[in-house]
Amino acid sequence: MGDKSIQKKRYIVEKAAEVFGKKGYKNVTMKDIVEACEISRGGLYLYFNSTKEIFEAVLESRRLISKTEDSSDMQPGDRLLAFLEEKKQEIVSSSDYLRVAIYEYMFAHGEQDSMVAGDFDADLQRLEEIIEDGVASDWMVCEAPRIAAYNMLYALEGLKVSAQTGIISEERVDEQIEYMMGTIGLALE
Amino acid sequence: MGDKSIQKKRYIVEKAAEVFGKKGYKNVTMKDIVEACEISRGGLYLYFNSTKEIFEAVLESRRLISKTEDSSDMQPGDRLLAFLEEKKQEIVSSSDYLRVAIYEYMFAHGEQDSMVAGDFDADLQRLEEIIEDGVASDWMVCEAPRIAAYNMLYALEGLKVSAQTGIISEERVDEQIEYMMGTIGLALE
Amino acid sequence: MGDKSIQKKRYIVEKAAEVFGKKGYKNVTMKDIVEACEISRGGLYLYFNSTKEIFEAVLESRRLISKTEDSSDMQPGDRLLAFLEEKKQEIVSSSDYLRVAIYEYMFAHGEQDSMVAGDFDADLQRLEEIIEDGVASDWMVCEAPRIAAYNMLYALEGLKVSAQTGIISEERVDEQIEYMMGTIGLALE
Amino acid sequence: MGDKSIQKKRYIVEKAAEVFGKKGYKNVTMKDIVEACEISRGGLYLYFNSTKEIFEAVLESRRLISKTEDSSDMQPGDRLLAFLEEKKQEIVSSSDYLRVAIYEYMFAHGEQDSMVAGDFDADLQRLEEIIEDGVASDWMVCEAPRIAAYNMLYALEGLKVSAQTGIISEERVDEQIEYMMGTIGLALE
DNA sequence: CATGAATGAGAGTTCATTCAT
DNA sequence: GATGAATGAACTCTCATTCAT
Repeated sequence: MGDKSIQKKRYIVEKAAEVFGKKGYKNVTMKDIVEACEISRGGLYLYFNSTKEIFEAVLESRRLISKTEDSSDMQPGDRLLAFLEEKKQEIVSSSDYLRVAIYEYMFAHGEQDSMVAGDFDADLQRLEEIIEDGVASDWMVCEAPRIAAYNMLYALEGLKVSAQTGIISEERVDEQIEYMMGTIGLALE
Repeated sequence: MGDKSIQKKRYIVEKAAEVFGKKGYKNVTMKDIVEACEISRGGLYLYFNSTKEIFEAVLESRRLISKTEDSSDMQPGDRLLAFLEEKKQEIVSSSDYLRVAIYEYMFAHGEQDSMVAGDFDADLQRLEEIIEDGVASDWMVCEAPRIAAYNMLYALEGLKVSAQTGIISEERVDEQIEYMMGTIGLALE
Repeated sequence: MGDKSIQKKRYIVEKAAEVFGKKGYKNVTMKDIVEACEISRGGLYLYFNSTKEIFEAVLESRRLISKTEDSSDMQPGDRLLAFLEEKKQEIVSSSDYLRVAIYEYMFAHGEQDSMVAGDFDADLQRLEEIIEDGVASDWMVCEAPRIAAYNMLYALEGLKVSAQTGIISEERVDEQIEYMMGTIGLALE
Repeated sequence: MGDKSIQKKRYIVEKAAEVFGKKGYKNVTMKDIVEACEISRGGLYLYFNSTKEIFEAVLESRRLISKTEDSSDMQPGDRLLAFLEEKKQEIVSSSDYLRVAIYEYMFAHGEQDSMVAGDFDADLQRLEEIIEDGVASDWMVCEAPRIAAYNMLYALEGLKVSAQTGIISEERVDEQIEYMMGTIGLALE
C-alpha cells in the first residue's frame, strides 16, 4: 500500500468520523461512508471491510490527536486542575459528537476491545501520579492515591455518560470538580 | 384495549425482555421478538410498532418492579451502606443482562428520553436524604450533601459503565464503596 | 407449513427446473429464479435459502417422477432391453436439459452428495437382478452379474457424459446397447 | 507478441493450472489467477480476457504434455493392458486435480468445444488398432473392434466420472479392467 | 383480533474490467 | 508493456411492514 493509499485511507477515516458523529455507530452503513467520501462502493472495500474496522481506525486517529502535553513542571494542584479541566471539556463539549458512537461501539462490542480501555488506563496512571506528587509535596491529603484516582475517573465517566444521556450543565461539572478536589484536601480559590 | 389485550401485552414485554437481555438493543429485530413470543408477525404489530416501543415498555415494566423498601428505620450509616450494596449488586451482577441494552438504547436515542433519567433522580433524592440525615445526626461529615450525592452516583454510574465495557472485580467495587464512605467521614469496621 | 405452502414450493421447484435446464447449475442466481417464478426476492427465501437447496429439491422431484414400473413379469431379455431403452432415452433425449446442471452440480459439490449416487445404486441393483434372473433361466451367460452390471452402468454413464459433451447419434447408442447385450450372450433379433 | 511475452503467457498458464486444480473451473476468478501469478490485475488482461480463455490455454498445454509412447512392439494383450492401466491411473490418481475443472468446463460450455473431444478420438483410434491387431493375431475375439473400443472407452469415462463424483476403489477399477478384457476373450493370468 | 405469506427496499460483498500513470 | 486503484453492476440475504384471509 503506497503513500497515496495511506493518504486516501486517512481521507476516508476523516470523512467517516463526520458520519459517525452525525449518525452514531450502529446506524452507519458502508453506503453512508461511500457517499460521504464520494467514492465507489467497491472502492471503500479496498481499504476497509466493515464499519467496525473503519470506526476503529477513527478511534485510532483520535487517539493520536488527543495526546496532551504533560505539563509536569506545574504544581500538583494546578496539574490536577488542568487534568480535570481537560476532562470537563470532553464532558461538556457537545462538539465531540463522536462520543455517542464511541459508547455505542463499546456496548456493542463489549470487553474484548481494549481500543477504548487503553485511554482509561493512561488517564489512571497520569492521575495517580499527580495525586502521589501532591501528597509527597504536602499539597494534597490522600491515603490511597490509586483508589482516589479510580474514584475520580469513575465519577468523570459517570458524568460523561450522563452528559450523553440527559443534559448536564457546565455548573454541575464545575461543582463536581470542586468537590473532587475537596476530597483530597484541595480548594479552588 | 380489553383485559386480555393487556395480559398479552404484558406477555410480549416479558418475552421481549429476555430477548433484549440476550441480544442487546440494536440487534433485536421484530422477528426475534415474534419468534420469542411465538405469535404471528402481524400480531405483534397490533400491540407495538417498533422495537423501540417494545423496549420502552420493557423499561417501564422494570421501573415498577425495582422499587426497593426504604428502610428508614436504620441508622444513616447503615442506610448508606445498604444503598451502596444495592448499587454494587447492579454493577457486579452479570445477571442484569438488560443493562447493555439499556445503555445501547440510551446512546442510540440520546437525551430526549427521560425514561432512564427518572431512576437517577430517584436515587439522587434518596441518597441526598441519607447523607442529610447522617450529617444531622453527626454520623457523617459533609458540607454539600447534594453535591456529594451526585458525586457518588456519578462514580457508581462510571463503575457500571466500566463493568459493562471491561471487566471489573468485586474487590474494586468494594474498594470504591469504602472510599466513598470515607469521603463523608465514615469507615467500614 | 400449510398445504398452500407445499403447493407453492412445488411451483417454485417446477419453475426453477426450467431455469436450471436453460442456464445450467452454477449460472443460476436466486434472482433468476425469483424472476422465473414472478415472486419477490424475499418471498423465495421463505422456501429456500440457496440455489443449491432449490436444485436439490428439483432433483428430489425428478426422482419421484422417474420411477418406472418394474415389469418383473417379462422375460429377462426383454427386461434388460427395456432397462437399456430407458437409459437410452435419458442419453439421447436432448429434452433433458437438466442433465448439464446435474453434472455441474455433481462436480461442484463432489462426493459428499448421495443425492445423485442413490440413483446409481438403485439402477445397479435392478440391473444385477435382471442379469441374475437371466442367467438362472439360461437366457443369459455371465459369470459375474454384479461386475457386468457395473460395467454396463459405467458405459451408460460414459455415454451420457459424451452425449453432453459432444454429439452422440442414436445409432451409436443402439450400437452400444446391442454390444452390451452381446457380452452376456444375448442378441437383438 | 515477443519472445518474452510467450514466456510470460506460459508462466501464467502454469500458475493458473494450479489454481484450477485447487478450486475447480467456475470458482476461479481473475483475481485468483492474478494473485497466484503475482502480477497486476491489468497485466493479466494483456494476455487473457477471461478465465475461460486461460483454462483453454491450460488444456492446450496439457495436451502437448500428455502424449504417451505407442509401444507397438508389444503383444496386443499387453498393449491393451498397458492402455487400460494408463487409464486406470487417470481414474484412480487423485493427483489429477485438474479433472474436476475439466468436467466443469465441459458441462459449462457444452458441445461446441472440441478441445476435450480430441483426446477421446485419439484414444479410440489407438484402442481400436490394438483390438484389431489382437484379433488378427488370434489373441483376441471380437467381431466389431470399433464398437468394442467405444464400449471400453465409455465404460472408462463412466468410471472417471464416478471416481470424481463418489469414491471408487482401486479394486473396482481392476475388476472392471479384468471384465473388459474378458469381453474380448482375454484373461489376466 | 390474529395469522403468516408476501413484498421490496436496502445492506453487505465480490469481481470483471478499465484507465491514468 | 505493466501497474493497481477505482468503478459499478450484480448478487446474496435480511427485515420492517402490509394485507388478504
